Amino acid sequence: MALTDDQTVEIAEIFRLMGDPTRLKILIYCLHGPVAVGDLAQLTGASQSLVSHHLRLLRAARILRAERRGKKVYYTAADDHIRTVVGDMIDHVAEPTEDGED
Amino acid sequence: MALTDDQTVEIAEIFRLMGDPTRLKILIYCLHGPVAVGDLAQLTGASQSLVSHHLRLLRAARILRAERRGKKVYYTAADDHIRTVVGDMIDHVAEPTEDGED
DNA sequence: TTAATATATGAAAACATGTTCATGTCTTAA
DNA sequence: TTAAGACATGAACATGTTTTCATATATTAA
Repeated sequence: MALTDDQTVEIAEIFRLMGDPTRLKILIYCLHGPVAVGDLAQLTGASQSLVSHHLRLLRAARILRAERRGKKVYYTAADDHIRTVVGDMIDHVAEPTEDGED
Repeated sequence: MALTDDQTVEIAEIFRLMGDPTRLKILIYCLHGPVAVGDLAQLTGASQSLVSHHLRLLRAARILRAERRGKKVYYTAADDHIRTVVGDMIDHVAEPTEDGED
């Protein structure tokens, strides 16, 4: 498939952003539909400020997308690849371990 | 689907490890078959020492698997989920952007 | 055993990241 | 305009991570 160096760095950047527990929780809550910032703070147990900081990163990387409705801002997964990637990873972790190495 | 906190942290850990460019390069080279450490150093342009350090992390997280043959040690992707996850992500980056926001 | 090749590891330096706290901005309602 | 609700942002602290350098271990061949 041969990726360019820039593409590799871009992909690494996305993985890196998914690689923080707080951010990953936020992302997972946003996989199935728009969630407001305040609700994300409640759901994840993180402060509103922290959630906002993380949302900014996820938005900038086009992992999430923001949409304002009145006073609230709702975030959703940007596309289906993101959903698929997270889904696959959940499968990966769910498996008991592919071969017998323990 | 509802993940436990531990599972979320475990998944984040794997994403985090994929989130470094050097490590991601190593991983991608190992997706389609076993590659020796020295070759990985050459392919990625990283020092042998650095590659070894990264390999240790990838091995510990069961992302890669090691196999010794004589003096050399060969590394491969641990399972197909890993291959799929990286594949999806490559698709994600390859896309021109799903909607018109620019 | 000694030498050579291939890989792994520990410690330290250089750099990056997550989190909090205080404050700023945007939006709606009065 | 003012006030209140919802979200965003900057600066600073604390902590982690990547990388290098020097050195150690394992394997094979002589």
